[in-house]
Amino acid sequence: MPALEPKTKPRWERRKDARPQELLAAALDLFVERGYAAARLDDVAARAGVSKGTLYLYFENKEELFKAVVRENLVSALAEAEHYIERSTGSSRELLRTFILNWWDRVGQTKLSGISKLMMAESGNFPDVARFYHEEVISRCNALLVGILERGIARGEFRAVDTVNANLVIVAPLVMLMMWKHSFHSCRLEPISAKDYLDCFLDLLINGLQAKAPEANGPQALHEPPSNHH
Amino acid sequence: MPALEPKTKPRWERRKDARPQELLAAALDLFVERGYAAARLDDVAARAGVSKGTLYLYFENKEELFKAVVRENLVSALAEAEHYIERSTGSSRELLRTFILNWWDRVGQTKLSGISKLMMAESGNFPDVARFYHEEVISRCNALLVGILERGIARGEFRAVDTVNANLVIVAPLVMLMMWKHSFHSCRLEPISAKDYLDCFLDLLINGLQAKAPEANGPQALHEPPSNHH
DNA sequence: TATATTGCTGACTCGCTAGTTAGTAATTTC
DNA sequence: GAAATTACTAACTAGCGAGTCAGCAATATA
Repeated sequence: MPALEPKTKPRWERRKDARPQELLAAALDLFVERGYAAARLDDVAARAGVSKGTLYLYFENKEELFKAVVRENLVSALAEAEHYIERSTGSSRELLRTFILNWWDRVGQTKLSGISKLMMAESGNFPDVARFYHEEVISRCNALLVGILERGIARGEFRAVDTVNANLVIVAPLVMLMMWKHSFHSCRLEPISAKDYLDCFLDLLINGLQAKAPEANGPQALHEPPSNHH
Repeated sequence: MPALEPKTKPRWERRKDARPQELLAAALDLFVERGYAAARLDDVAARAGVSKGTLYLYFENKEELFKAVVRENLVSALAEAEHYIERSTGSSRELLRTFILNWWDRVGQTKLSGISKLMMAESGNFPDVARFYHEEVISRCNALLVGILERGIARGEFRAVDTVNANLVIVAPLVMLMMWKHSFHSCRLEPISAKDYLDCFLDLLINGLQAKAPEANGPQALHEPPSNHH
């Protein structure tokens, strides 16, 4: 159909300012879809509407491109969470709950979950990327959660669990929920309902952490039922 | 020092019977070390002490080799577990605990954990392998755990949780423990203590599942199950 | 319009690995 | 021992993807 378009469209345009963001968006897509090793830079460039050569004008190599994607998306979100938690004042129970649900909204539910999955999957084959991600994301995220647990224990709201391991045990179902979204799609008949899964998890977790009422022997006087969800 | 060995050693030997096992062992090692895509068949052959051509005499291709590794190791272990659980008689609490600890001894602690990690990581890029693994391992494993939970609820030992999601929530920390063993080794200063982690997990879990009233009258009488909302 | 500048292209190199095969040497058979 | 069999090897093909670069065409400047 497009027989000839005399002046309308040049074969390509110069758009120096817009390219980096467009390339980062395309890179995020492809890293999430295929993983780090299997994502082809030709495809990233194509999805951003440029050639591979152009990609190399804006990013040194694959690794730097990936790091830029992580910084642009995860590191910034984490910084916000740190800020929020620092100035929270409510009960630790509620803080834990909103932290987890917020995390789900901002990361778990989005494409970004694919980055977490990717790093769990491929960190072994790319130690430099792994170190970067561990420093910039994982350790900061752990510090956040351990902080919440310590806060709850100090205030007598939570049992005195081993915070470091509890942190890991708590993070695990969240990370797994992200991973399942990106694994075995073709196999699972009906995808996991994140809402039900998180309800179930929070129910078990709050129950498990609950400070024992100073009971004589009586059956845990009143257990506040988990009905205060939504 | 081995100047010449006149008759002692032929350059290679015919060992038709031993090859398959040796190749499977080598393949397990390399799949675990590098992942599915990154494991090179040249290396598998070399570790088994043969050339790549020989590998292809015994296994059709990379995919079949991998399936054979899974069958040889995971599927057989799973069948045993099914057998054991079927004829168990003790409390569901103890059954759950021994199932988890046994799983750790037989799989989590061993190289086999690397296979689970690998599948979580790469199922998206190899749908055929994913389907195989899901059918032969994952769904059977899930059925096992859901069975234990249902047993516990039916006997009034556990709260009436949503078994399907609880299954996922419970499996998650176990799968993650396996994955951490194979991710970010170079980053983590001191590796996770599996014992402490599992203690912490089982503590939280048993607490979280615990039926509230010490069998007053009916198990469901006190606690409205939070399950039937969608 | 003419000239200079530079964002962009696309075809290239280079290295890597699944899978193939012609031939060789260890073993078996006679 | 010699001939027949076959487990095994080594060198090959084919194809893919990261990274490079000489040249071109879109814009800026005059």
